[in-house]
Amino acid sequence: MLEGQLRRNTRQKRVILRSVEQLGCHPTAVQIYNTVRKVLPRTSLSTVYRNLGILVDQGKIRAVKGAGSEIHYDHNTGAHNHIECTVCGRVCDVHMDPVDIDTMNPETVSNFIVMEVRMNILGICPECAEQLEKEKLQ
Amino acid sequence: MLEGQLRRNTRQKRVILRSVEQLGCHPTAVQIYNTVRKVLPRTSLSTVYRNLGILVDQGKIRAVKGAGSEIHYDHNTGAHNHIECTVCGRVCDVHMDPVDIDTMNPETVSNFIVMEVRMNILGICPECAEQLEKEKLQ
DNA sequence: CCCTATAATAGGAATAATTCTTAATACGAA
DNA sequence: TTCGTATTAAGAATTATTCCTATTATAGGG
Repeated sequence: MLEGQLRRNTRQKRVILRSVEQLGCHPTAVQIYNTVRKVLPRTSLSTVYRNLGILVDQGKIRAVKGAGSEIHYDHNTGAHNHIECTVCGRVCDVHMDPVDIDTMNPETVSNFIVMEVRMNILGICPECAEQLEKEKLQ
Repeated sequence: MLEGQLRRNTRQKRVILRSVEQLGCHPTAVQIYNTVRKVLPRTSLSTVYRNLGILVDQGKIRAVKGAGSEIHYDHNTGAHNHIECTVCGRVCDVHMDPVDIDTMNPETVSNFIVMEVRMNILGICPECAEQLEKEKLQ
């Protein structure tokens, strides 16, 4: 007897989750789409978005917003923060001591009930820094 | 003799800056647009966006990205962070000790050159918390 | 104060990322 | 295998923002 929202384990969903895991460096929906299509060429972008949404809801992956307008997806669901390259847009992990929510002064946070603290760090990745250095020498 | 990029001080630009200052609570482009149109009804949304971009470039206001897809604008250009209500989307200020970039371990930040640390806090604002409490009692 | 060059504007089209719609497909319980 | 329905493909729709172009109006110089 089927009841409620049955979650089918489709090929598309499996390949999408595997792509997020394998791409590693916080891919965007389009990057995941391109990877998935190497295995399942008829997969549509809507399907990728829908399944990414489901996987986020299920807590299997995390959605990460950076400075740009695209959403990045992260297979590491543990508590950690991100650093984004302002040149190439790449997103990498940062492992810092988490901010202790309970010790935050209510006045400091405009009397909000704090749920989550996200640290978004902007910087230049080693590859882009090297490239910029090369260009400067010319 | 006019040379280079002359920055004209137009009525639209003045009213847009004033609106950002007066609205206070980190308005979006559309909220600013609605306010500006009360004074200058023929102002277009493009003009609002263009001037907000110029004002950001000039360092007169700051662009703030939250969890939603809209950009918020902040007349307070000093170093501070933001807390966003997950219910109504409102953005408020948070004044915490800034993270000291220079003491960050290169390994911690994947060897990036760190430019800026942005703390984005998610929570529930006092008004929405009160509203939710009321609904729970019913 | 008026002229004139040109920066800035209004209005709407274009773009980019994401979400929605609908008929067709295929998963999986029996 | 069969069948009910969750999921898909394809493309339209939506949302926020940026771009385009003819027109307007600011500000420096006469």
